[in-house]
Amino acid sequence: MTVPTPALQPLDTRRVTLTDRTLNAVREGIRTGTLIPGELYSVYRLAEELGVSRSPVRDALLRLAETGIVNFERNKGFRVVLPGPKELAEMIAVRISLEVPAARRAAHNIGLDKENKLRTVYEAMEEAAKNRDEPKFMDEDQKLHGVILKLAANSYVERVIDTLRDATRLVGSSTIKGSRDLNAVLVEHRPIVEAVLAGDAVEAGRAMDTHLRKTGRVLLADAVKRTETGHDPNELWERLID
Amino acid sequence: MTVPTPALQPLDTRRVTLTDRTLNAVREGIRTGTLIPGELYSVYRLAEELGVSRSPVRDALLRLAETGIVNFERNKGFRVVLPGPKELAEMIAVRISLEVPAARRAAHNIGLDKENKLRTVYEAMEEAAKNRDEPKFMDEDQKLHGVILKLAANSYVERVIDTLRDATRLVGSSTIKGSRDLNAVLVEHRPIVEAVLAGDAVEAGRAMDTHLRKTGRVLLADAVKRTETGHDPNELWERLID
DNA sequence: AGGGGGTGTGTCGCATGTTACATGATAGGC
DNA sequence: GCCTATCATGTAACATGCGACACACCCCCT
Repeated sequence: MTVPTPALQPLDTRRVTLTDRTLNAVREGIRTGTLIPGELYSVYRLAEELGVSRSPVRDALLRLAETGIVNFERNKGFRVVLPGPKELAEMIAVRISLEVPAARRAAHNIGLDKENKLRTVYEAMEEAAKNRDEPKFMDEDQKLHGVILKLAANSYVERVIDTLRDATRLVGSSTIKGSRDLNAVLVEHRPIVEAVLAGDAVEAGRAMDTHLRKTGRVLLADAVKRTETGHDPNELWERLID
Repeated sequence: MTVPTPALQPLDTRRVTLTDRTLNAVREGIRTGTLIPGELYSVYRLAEELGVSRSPVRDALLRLAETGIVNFERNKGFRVVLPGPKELAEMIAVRISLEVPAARRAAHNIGLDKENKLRTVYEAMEEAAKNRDEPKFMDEDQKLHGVILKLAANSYVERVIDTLRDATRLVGSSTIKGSRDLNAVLVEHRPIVEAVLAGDAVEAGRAMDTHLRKTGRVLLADAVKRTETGHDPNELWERLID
């Protein structure tokens, strides 16, 4: 002992690495349209533009390749692959499969939610809807789903859903606007929150299910329209989702 | 044109990279016990042992770290983290959530199974059980689940389950022996196969559900006993799975 | 005798050099 | 005028160099 114990932070031993920052930069680039899907890029040039060496850039891109967001082609470069309607439908199916049981578990474990985080977030959503603050609304929406997953206490589920979110953020960002009213989305969340808070597992699952299906339908229809592939959204839905 | 077209193979352009081979080597090392979980290793030494440079080793380990199988500690090394009872329970929960709907989809899409792969694999399982050939049996078991996932036609689900398998293979490899008869496991699969082949979605889901729950229970109980943590398997099950 | 600081070793993270390959342009034979 | 071989260019995959940092050990000072 030397001194009264300074009670400092564990001092994030995790100095943010260049790889992580590159990862975010690439995500941002995709989101803002700087990186065009389908186009061929090279680690060399990207590293140069970001002002770092090739190693962290390569590491970051390999991580994205792991989840299918980018695609490496040996001796040629890499491409950003954004999910088409089929991929989107698959992701929706996964979300339904995982988040509905998660909602049930959340209702079951509601006692763990010490500080009523769920209600807090929902109220923030209400507030954002009232102010027509769409970015904020989207953000709180994500957060709400995140809180429910946390309550379900399954880190693998959290991880999978996180990566899916990563892949869909680009697709879904501009979808709500125009096609659905913020309030419509809001009221869908209410029964979920109520059921979870009441500890009613069955109802929580049911509410989550209807919510995901509704938004899924909209997302899918929108994606099909946008990409102009010959896909029929109903047929896709029928084939991949119950 | 020069010659009658020799009709050669497309010659897999995908030269197996050192990273991939390292990946397999590490998996193998974990499986065979050469790499001890919890122990501290270094990329340097591992690269030297494998006779390659640090880059592909690092790439491979980063990929494993992505899925949580190994854990990097800055300036110290990396550890192999094998899943404990809690993690195992989480994985079982994910498998139930994803594979039960997948079985339903598979029954729905059974028309796509042109060559009766499902029946072929099941018969191979029967054969292996008859011969008491456990490794073969395990292998065909995996394959059977794989075929069902393929029929469900959702690549994301396939990917997630694949990584889970990767993480659980070590845990589950020695479990069956002694605790369950091969035939007992076999007969659990029969109703699944029958239902899928008959196109009975509801029954396929039900059968898959009971199968996964039964084996999950056994796996979990075994893991708890083996690790000697104070966990209660029933409590874990109750908390993470329905 | 005990504690504190210096030092040596080992590690990751990042930078940079090297190699083999894919592709498009170009020159040369028929 | 076509077809082919050669070459120039650009790339990922792999090898290696380097600095900062964590930790263990040991010596020295109190």
